[in-house]
Amino acid sequence: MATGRTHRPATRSRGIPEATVARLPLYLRALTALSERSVPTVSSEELAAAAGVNSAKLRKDFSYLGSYGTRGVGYDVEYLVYQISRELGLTQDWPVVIVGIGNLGAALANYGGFASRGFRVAALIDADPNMAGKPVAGIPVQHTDDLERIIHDNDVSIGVIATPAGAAQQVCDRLVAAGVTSILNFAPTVLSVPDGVDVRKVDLSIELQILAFHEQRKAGEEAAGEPGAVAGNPEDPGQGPDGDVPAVMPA
Amino acid sequence: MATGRTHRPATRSRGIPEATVARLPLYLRALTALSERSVPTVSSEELAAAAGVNSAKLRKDFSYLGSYGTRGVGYDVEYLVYQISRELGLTQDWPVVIVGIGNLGAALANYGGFASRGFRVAALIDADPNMAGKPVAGIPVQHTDDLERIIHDNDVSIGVIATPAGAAQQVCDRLVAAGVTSILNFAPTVLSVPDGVDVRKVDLSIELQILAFHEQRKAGEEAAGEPGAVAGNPEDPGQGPDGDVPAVMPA
DNA sequence: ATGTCTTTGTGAACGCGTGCACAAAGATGG
DNA sequence: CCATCTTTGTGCACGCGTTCACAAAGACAT
Repeated sequence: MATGRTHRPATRSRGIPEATVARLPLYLRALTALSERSVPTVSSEELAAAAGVNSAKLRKDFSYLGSYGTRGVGYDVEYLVYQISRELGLTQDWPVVIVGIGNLGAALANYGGFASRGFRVAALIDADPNMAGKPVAGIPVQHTDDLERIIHDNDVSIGVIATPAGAAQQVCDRLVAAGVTSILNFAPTVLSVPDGVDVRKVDLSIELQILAFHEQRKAGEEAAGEPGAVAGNPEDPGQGPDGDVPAVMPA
Repeated sequence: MATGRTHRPATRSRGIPEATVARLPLYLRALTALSERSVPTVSSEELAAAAGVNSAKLRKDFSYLGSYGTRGVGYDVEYLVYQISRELGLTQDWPVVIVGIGNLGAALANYGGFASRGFRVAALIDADPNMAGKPVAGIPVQHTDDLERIIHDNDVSIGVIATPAGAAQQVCDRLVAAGVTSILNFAPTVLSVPDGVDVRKVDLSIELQILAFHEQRKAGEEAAGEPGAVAGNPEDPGQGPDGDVPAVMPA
């Protein structure tokens, strides 16, 4: 789960569970694909397979939105696309600013998935004066000094932070002070924000570490029955009673 | 959370819950920062604050690893860094290939967070013949034709997919066939993989959509008490008993 | 040694999310 | 109109994860 939220107890907005909300974009994507192929209706079984989830879960998810299906037939694709879009707030325009136009920021600016779903890159912001005015993805980069004005002029409420870790909290504070209430954070830092501000984080390094854990486990398991495994590290699961004292470990 | 796994029921490897595994990298990062400041010990309260979690949760997480704390004092920073690194499998070298060297792939190749944690970018692979040989982040890009050989020669078990959605499943199949057992997927598609292969996905668009949902909810809530809200869409939360009829009605 | 004080480690309760399994609803055919 | 068949919507039970609250463990001072 690359994603995590800041505290706040429940967040069950109007009864729609958080887990369901997280899956709605998945359903929406599958439905959009069906819509483009002019498929009129789809059963929970088919759609669930396309979205990679359990069909019962999908039906329960949709039940939170209302009863939009027809028994014996399935769901009307167009209708469902509309309902989910509306529920997610994608029927309106969301201006977004991206702060930190390095490799990642540029990649995000160029990412087509934003524009296609109601998100509009309203501005690119970077602290490097040399970047100012230079167009990235057809949008001229602006300097950090103008951050507050940009947020205000474009009525931005969603900000994307793609700066180095050291600058992230400071940028975050300025975004929030300027009125941003939702932040997507790519910097490897824990951001602290006041109540009422949502933060989601995407941490590439953490994802890889989680994969490494499972990878190691898999290697350890098959090494148990099969001595000469792939990437053999001889001492791992033995579990010495007190653990060996470390050498100085890398960062 | 931008992250999700493919099915598989439990995955509680040796008793360490999945949720705990996902937090270990977070603790590790905070501990590393402390270590660099030569802080010798840290209490669960302090560390939890730094990692942005509940202190009880942190203690329970650590309890799955063993009893590494000292009551009345706290945890030894260096020791804990080592233990978590070992648990996550970061004491060994993980060669990684990145497939799809577009904007995002290049950003990933340049991302410093990989190298610092035992992950080594073993190769960059792209389908564009014009890219072949061109260095990105100091590493020459290789052509997709050589994918299987590259995986094999470098004994790669972790692959990163940063291709367009259309190519992702095909690349995935080839990676898996070549021996990759863990995949980090940035393409906006649901990948299907055989049992035993772990997939984590990072989907930028989905993260934004989840933020938009909460943003809309916030706007709706404050609009209830305050008529002239920010981005006013006049008809949203009233919640007509049956929802308003969409443009196209189902049969 | 003994008492006090801090902090860990964990038992237990609670809530959320998941998946099964089935009844109700509607389509379809005769 | 009735029977049958398909597919939804959901009641229910179970398991995981979170949080509280506290006893046990050790440090430290006297």
